[in-house]
Amino acid sequence: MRIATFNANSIRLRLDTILDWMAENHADVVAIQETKVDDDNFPRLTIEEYGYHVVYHGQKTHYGVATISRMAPTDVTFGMGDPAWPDDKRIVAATYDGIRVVNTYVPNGTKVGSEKFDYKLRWLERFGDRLGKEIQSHANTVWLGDINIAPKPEDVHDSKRLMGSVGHHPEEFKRLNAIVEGLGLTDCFRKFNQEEGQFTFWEMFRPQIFERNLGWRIDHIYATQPLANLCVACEIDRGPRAGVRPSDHTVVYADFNA
DNA sequence: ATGGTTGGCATCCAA
Repeated sequence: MRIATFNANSIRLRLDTILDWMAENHADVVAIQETKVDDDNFPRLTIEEYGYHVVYHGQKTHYGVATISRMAPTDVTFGMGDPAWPDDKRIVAATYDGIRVVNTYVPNGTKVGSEKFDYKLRWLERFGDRLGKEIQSHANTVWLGDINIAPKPEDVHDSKRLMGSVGHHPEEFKRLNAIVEGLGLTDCFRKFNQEEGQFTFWEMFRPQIFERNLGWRIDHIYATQPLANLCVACEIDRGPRAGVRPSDHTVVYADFNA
């Protein structure tokens, strides 16, 4: 099974990019973040006309997630699964041929020291509990999406300068490690590729930033141990970021012999 | 320390 993740930065603007990529790359499941559309206006019919299934959880203007698939999903769940937690449309989970796929748009954090940064840290702590419960009932689980953290020096273009800023902060590393190590997850991309300069996101507001490869690896695919053993490839496809009027992110995908 | 651009929507917020 081929499973991909892509922060589309508006699914309505990027739907052609997504459907073309899915067809050309024979992807089975594609997790989308930042759909930026409420459920009433989600382009469900267009996706279904292509013969795909889609589950989505969004709101007007900000955030929002969707997972498009060739096979029908089962056991679809939305949000943190905690009535006390604000549902800001960042999580959708479903099972595809026995693989649990948890698609998340982790809060950006905006500015270190801000309320939003604190929320990001608390969100990660709460999500770790939620993901742990998923894994208890699904040994084969993939957690993927826009994680909004570049966890290692080699995951940013200038770790010395960026260390301590949003997306590359020790407090974020601590929260992410607690999930990844606590649940025994494998970063599928790093199973195959240890090189620096392997990025999935390049900011919009600097000229020639993609051409100069001043990026971040913040879109990740994690797998539980039994599933990671079946992971035979994981790659970044820079194609979608190089296109006309692109998202600021590009596609990451992993192949599983499952 | 600040700014730059983009998307959605409303004349600003989030990234």
